[in-house]
Amino acid sequence: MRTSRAVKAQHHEEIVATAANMLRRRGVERTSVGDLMRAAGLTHGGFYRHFGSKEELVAESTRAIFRTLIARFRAGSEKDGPKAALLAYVDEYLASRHVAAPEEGCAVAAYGAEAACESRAVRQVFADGMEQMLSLTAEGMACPRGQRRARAAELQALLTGAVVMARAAGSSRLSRQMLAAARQRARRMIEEKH
Amino acid sequence: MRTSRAVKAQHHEEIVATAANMLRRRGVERTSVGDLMRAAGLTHGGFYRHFGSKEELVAESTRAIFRTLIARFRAGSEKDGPKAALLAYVDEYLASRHVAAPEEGCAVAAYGAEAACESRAVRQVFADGMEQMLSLTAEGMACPRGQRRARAAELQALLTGAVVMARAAGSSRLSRQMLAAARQRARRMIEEKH
DNA sequence: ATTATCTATAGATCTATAGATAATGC
DNA sequence: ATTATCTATAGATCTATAGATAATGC
Repeated sequence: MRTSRAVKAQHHEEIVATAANMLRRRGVERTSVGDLMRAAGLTHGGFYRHFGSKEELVAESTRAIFRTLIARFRAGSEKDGPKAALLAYVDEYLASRHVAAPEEGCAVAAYGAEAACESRAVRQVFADGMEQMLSLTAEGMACPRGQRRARAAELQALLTGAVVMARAAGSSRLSRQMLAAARQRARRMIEEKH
Repeated sequence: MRTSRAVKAQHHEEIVATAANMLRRRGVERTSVGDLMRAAGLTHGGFYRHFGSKEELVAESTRAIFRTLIARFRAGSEKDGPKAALLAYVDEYLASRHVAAPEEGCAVAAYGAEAACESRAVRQVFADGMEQMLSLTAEGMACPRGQRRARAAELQALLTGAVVMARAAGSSRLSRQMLAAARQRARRMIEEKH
């Protein structure tokens, strides 16, 4: 029944990746260790050789989500420049696909509200991740350097809020209007010179 | 042990009010019927003479939260006009007090993200509540009538997102920056003429 | 007689651990 | 010998219901 170190590492990654999906789809409290391990093709008991507790997993999994998001943004920024990368990010973020498929999207919009009830470690992961995303997206803003960070914060708030509201509204007319309005505003915020 | 109809109605209100607090503080999944009834000064079993299920309570309690919010906004609007009411609403929404005390604040920012996992009824309550808040806040925007609804949607997204992010970041520097940036942007959005 | 509340509990979770199993790594 | 995984389970939840109790409302 025992597997090699390499396989264990693979399993570890699979657990983290599966959790990253389940956490975003169902939130922290609705994600059980049993369900998670079954979805990852392993048994419940094995979980505790990989993580000391469920909370440790939440921290690591959330970190992984931010890492992926940030790496993708960086790649786009290096390829097409920070502004093009930012515009592409905004379009993806405010797509109805993102609203319908939280498991592939932003952790803050999906279960950021639950972070307040989680461990200090989890909150720190969120703070670090958002901090990095702010620094990265700031580079794509057209306004003077000194104002970019604040403007990036406003933009991120707009994006997060639009998706949270669109999801809370179900797949209704309001949901689509929310996304369309935010899209327009986001573009204007990015282009803004003053 | 039995109480009169009037007292039952009082208990009902107390349960709803207590739930409104707990739901916003802990979210749906972390709010148990047992805890709730204890906090309301009643016993667990009695709950089911008031509600058919926990989900029914979530729907009714969420409706009550929106009703209070909307009534307060309306009162302010009738007293000081829609623009002054909107400015006051924005200041309260983006106050660090709101971040620290979700139990008295906005249901969307607190547990709107969980709505996707709840019943259709709960999602409908969120959709109706947000719809009404949009109509009300739209009246306070300085832009031409035809654009107000879209602008109000952008504003609400900004507010909701700023508070979700500020909470996810804990009570850090990032949290305060988030609120300050959103406050500035919100004021500009309200004044915007074109 | 009806019913609001309480006590007690059924039945289904969920996190975490203990002990067995069998393959790895030394 | 060590250890990754599995099976089984302890112990603590949680929702919902059943039956008892005692006060209301007719």
